[in-house]
Amino acid sequence: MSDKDEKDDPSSWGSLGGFIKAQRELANLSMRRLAEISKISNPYLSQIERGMYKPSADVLKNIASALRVSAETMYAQAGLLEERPPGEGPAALGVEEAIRVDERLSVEQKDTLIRIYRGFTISG
Amino acid sequence: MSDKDEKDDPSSWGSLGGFIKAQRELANLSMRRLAEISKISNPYLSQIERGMYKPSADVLKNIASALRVSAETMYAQAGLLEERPPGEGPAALGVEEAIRVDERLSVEQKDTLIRIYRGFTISG
DNA sequence: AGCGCGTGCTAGATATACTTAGCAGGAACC
DNA sequence: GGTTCCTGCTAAGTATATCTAGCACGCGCT
Repeated sequence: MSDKDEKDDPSSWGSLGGFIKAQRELANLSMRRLAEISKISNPYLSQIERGMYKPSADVLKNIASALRVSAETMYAQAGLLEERPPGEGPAALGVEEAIRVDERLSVEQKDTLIRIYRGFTISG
Repeated sequence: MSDKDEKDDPSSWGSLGGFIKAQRELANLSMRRLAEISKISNPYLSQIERGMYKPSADVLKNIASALRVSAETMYAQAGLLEERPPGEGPAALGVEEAIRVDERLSVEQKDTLIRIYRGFTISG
């Protein structure tokens, strides 16, 4: 094996491959076995672990499931989840997003609520 | 046209497109504008909204960011997050809860917002 | 009538994710 | 000395995500 490739790293996908490999070895799974469980081909898994490709979220989800790792952890490792700055935060985004996403509200109602919310938060 | 294209969407990709479209219109953004912000082409955004393609997590993340929606919400809509910890994940964060938790709002303001919200949702 | 500019959509080409077939090496058998 | 099996990896092809160029419509303007 003597695996020492540490140059192919377009962004942070390399660390994702390393993470998957580590988890796979931790679970004592061969590439073929993990690939089978993850419903992908073993050569492809090989490429992923070496950081040569950025797998789609679909594949990522399957691998995560096969490794019994949460999909969120996987996406975080893949750099697909925005950072959560501790302390300061997505609180501002929280209310607005919750309103936007609520399917029981009409567009006008969402608009109204967000406008009021912004009025509140601007002043204090 | 007026073609009710209700082909089989194996996962809920169709609903993802609808979600994106709804959020885009809510934000008063044209396809070209959102595509530009999301760093994708406008025809591709068109296809995505019509549920013809399953965008990669990368693209999903960019769109989410452009729509000021959390990546988690986006992935949940795309059916890519299966883990739903008891107590409901961030995707299902209710409006009322988000309001209550917001530290920038006074008690009265929270009360006002929640009252309005409840008024809206009673009828709908 | 045009024009210019906006919208969303279609068609064909390109990039890249992903697969099937097969290679080289090592360990446990006969 | 062979065979089977394993392991991971490479090469070349297929599928699909994504882009560039352009179409058709609507709307305000002169």
